[in-house]
Amino acid sequence: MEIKPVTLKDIAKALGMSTSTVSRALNDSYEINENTKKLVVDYAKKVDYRPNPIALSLKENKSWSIGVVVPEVANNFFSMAINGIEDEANGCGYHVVICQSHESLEKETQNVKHLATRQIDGLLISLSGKTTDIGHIMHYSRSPYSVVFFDRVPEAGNYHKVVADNFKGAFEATDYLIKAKGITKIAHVTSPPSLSITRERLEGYKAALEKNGIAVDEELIKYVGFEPQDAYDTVNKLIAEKHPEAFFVASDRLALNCYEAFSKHLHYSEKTVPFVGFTNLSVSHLFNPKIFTVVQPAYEMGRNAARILIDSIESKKKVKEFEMITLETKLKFE
Amino acid sequence: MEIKPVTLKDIAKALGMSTSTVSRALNDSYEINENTKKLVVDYAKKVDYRPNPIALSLKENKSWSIGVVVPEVANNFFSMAINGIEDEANGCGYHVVICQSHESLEKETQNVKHLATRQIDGLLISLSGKTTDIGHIMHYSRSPYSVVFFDRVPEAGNYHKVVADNFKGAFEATDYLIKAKGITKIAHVTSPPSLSITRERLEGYKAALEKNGIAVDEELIKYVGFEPQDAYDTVNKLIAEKHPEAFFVASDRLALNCYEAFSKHLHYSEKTVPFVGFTNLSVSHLFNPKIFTVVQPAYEMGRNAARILIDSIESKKKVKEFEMITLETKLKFE
DNA sequence: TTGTACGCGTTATCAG
DNA sequence: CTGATAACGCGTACAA
Repeated sequence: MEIKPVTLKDIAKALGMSTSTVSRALNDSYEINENTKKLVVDYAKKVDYRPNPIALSLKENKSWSIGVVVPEVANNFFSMAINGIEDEANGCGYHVVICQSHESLEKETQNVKHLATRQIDGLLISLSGKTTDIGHIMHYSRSPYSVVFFDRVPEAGNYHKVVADNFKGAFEATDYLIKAKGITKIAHVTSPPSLSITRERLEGYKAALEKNGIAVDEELIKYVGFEPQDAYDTVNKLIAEKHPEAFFVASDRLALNCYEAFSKHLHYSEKTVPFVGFTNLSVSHLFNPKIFTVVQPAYEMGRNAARILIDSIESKKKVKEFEMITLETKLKFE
Repeated sequence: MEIKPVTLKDIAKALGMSTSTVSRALNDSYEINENTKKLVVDYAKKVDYRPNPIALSLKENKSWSIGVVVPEVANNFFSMAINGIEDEANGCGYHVVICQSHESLEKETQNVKHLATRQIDGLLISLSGKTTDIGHIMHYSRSPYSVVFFDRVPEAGNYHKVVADNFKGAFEATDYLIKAKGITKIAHVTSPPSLSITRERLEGYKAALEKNGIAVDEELIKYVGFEPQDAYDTVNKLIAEKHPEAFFVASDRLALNCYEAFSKHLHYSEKTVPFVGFTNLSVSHLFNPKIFTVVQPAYEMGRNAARILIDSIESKKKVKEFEMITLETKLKFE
């Protein structure tokens, strides 16, 4: 039952010609007799010949694969982004190798090194919550152009980046809470300050407060890690000490973690506290108490990031530029 | 900035010896002088030499990669299973190529063929909702032993399989509804009848009814596809026509789809209707009205499937046997 | 129009 | 102990 793949050599032997003739015929070379060509092509199809991509990779020094490093897969934002990445990549003949950093810098470094060793042609990465500098990433990349950061990107430096308009999304959500709901005491539970998304969303939140003449209360702003317990404790403490009228939580994972604690305080939350998440939770609209969400274009971010990477890999021109795409978020009410 | 990886040849040239010596030194061959060995190893570390896996693959006819085909990634059950697969595979030096069938037989066939072309060493697959026969899968596998089915497995035939104890899980859930809640009119919304999980869960459901002396009402059993609209319509129709006291919904995706419709009938559901899902939704406990769930050991299923596959790939013995693992589900109450 | 020879990076075999 | 050579599958410059 063991199947040995058909090689060029097999075909050549069967048809009594040389491997190069077969190779050229299959690549539709202009310098091959039409009859020979047809003969070869038909036979190849008959025996289901498929070129060995490993041999090609070795020859061309190109693996036709791109690496993806995300904090976790079991997360709606990232799995939707991966959808986009796969669609674009597969459409262009690439396959995708996915690694998870589990929010650890060490794991992330291992992943990047592992992928580099696997000869990936390019890298798509969303930084871990512990990452503050990207030396370990650039060190293992073929060139600065063969890396595209998405969502969680480095603040400084010129690189390919695909992000959501985090400032605007946060601004709109906060502004809505104030204007439409008349709420002024809004807690902001957000990711570690090292992440770009954290700062941008925080700025949006602050800008909306200021625009509406509300003083920023630093005690309402909490940075938490991605461990469930962190968010749980923080929410409980906030409720006990600051009695916020609303929560603005700044990511998928965080929203999940917070909500757990939050749902323990139903008597409190059912009355007035709206819960706003910067999330792609597919189920957010099913929660009770209701939350509304700043939805990120996760699929599009993945798709765009992959496109930029592949363009960059395949671009022959020497002078390249870094691309930077900012996609709009969408406020989703219940 | 373009980095060219260091090769054996580079090291050989730099150290003034032959590539074979360098190769043997790095592979700790017994027939190499300790001094030479140390010299080579130190230098290799200094220049960060990493063997080119593509060259190795070509030589060994082994890609050190395994393929995974799942219906979708943005699904908690599958993303958790992928976690398990990656952990096991990476631990054994393999990397994982993930493809999504999107519940389409055609896509699934393409995926399997694509993976075969990429020279994967083995395949892990959970069948699409449209798959009724696995000819297309076995056709492209190296051997029947290099395929492991998990969760959604073929009914007939001898193959490696990793499944949950679907019968028992469904039985326990149904039995609980009857015994603890005193409910007798339980609707069962389930996946297409072509899937193994569908039949097993249905059997469990029926067995529990029968054991408790309740007649099976076939009109309470609905097979639906994975399109959101299917479930939505089905739930509405069931509520209008049959007034079930409880819903037992048989998968992650289905539960999500049903719940949408379900939450529109809050006046109805808040009173009495419990909702039981065969799911791994990380958020199920946050829903309101509450549901309880038959939780599958998704991570463990992935991990076990990968282990069996790798064992099988690496096993040298000629006589092999098919492994079949059944893991326990867990009833999770609120 | 077709065949021969080489190289991609590595290891195994055979000489020395 | 170490070096030269073949082989894995493919494409292509060079020869015929």
